[in-house]
Amino acid sequence: MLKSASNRCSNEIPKFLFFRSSSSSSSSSKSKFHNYYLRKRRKWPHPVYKSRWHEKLSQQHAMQALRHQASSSSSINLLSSLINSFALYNCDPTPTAYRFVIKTLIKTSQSHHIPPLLYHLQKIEKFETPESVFIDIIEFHGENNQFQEAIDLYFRLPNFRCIPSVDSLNCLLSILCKRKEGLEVVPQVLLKSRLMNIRLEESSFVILIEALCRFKKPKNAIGLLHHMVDHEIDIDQRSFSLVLLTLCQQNDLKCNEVMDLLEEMSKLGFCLEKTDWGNVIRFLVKRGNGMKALEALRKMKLDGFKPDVMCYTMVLDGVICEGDYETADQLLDEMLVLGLVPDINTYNVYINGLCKQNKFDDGIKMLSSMEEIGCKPNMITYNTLLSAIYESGELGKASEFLKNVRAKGVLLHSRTYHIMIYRMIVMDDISGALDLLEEMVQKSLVSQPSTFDEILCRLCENGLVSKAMNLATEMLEKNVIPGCRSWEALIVGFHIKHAFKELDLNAMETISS
DNA sequence: CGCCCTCGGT
Repeated sequence: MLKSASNRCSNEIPKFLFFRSSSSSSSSSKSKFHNYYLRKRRKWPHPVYKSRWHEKLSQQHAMQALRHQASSSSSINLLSSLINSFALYNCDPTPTAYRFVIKTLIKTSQSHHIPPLLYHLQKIEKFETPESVFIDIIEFHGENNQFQEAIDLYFRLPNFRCIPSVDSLNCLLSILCKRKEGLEVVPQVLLKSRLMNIRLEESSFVILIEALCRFKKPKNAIGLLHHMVDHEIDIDQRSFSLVLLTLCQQNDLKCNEVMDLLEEMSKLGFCLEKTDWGNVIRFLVKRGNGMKALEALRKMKLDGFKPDVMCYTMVLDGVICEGDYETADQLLDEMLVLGLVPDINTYNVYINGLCKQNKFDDGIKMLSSMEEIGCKPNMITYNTLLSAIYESGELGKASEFLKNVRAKGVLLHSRTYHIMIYRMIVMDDISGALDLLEEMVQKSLVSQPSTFDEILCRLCENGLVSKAMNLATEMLEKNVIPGCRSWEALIVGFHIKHAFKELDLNAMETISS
């Protein structure tokens, strides 16, 4: 080791010594050494190195001058500044300079100066323009909803010696996807892009799928998913979930249609996540398909997910709406076995089930047990019980219940008043209803328009149109706006009055003649 | 991270 190392040293040192000794011998040999040294160490010949370095420095100076001019005055012509600055330092303008000017023009609302700049960039300059320069302008057009301008510029990119990539395509797509009219031209843009050999990537599909979902077109989004599978493009789980959620939010789709599409999606390789199951269950329950929701809950468990309290509450609601109270009890038991703690929503749903079975006493008993376990009943709990008891016709029980609730010091809700007032109207007790309305206003509760509409419509139906009108005026002063049913009732009421008057006049004329 | 769940018919 030591020997070889010293050998290597001995190979190098003599050379070094040789240069030393020759350099000290004469001036001519000194210059020879110098040239030799340069040839050996320099990568490039001196003049090229020097000019590149020099040009870069000049361009930096020009850029500095341009920046200075741009910041000193807002009214100057930035294109002339750009050209002059670089001419002054005897170098070519850089893409960076163009990008700077474009950004400045956009920022200072001088976009009308962009076209001449682009003309110059296209006709005079020779460099390959970076895509980022155009992305700035396309984004600017997008902010101003100038879709056609954005599209035109995008397809002109090759004129600027710029090969468009998926970046500018995605930028254009994001812009077009902002509005429906933009979305409509997307297919044409995609077709033309394909001719230009720009391939859509997963990121492009994400933009399109999000847009289709935003505009409530989940079926079209599913079409895109199919296309992605056919072209072996990866699909992000979030895209799947978004499409499913949008599908579930559709009101015009039938239950079976959604389930079929879900089936189709699972064939495409979509596995439901926990939140997806929740969305499916919510959808099924809202459509009155509680038993299917129960089935979904079962599948969710088979997939290894532990449904949360919310899932159970939704399914509980679903089966109760279908009248399967036995299953409802089983579900509640199952929840407790799994260690889930029912919340106020769960209890409200369950009490609603008891009410549907006319088990009001059981429901009322639950109120105190709820208090005991620290889950205080809320207005929904009371409203559910109250309207159910009224509905059953057990008016004595209803009054007693109401008395107890009031005795607890529970502040009644505007919905509770609505339930009571509606009952008064059904029993044709208008003065009772008016008293309750008065009480409500005194407690500064804002009545729902529908509460007020009930009273007003009944007054009109009973021919008390002027009384209805006075009440409407009184309520308007208290900032309670009648709903459209009230206006309709008033108009109809006045019209009948007018008809009567005309009838009277005609009768008088007939009699007099 | 928090949000999605419960009273709504007249």
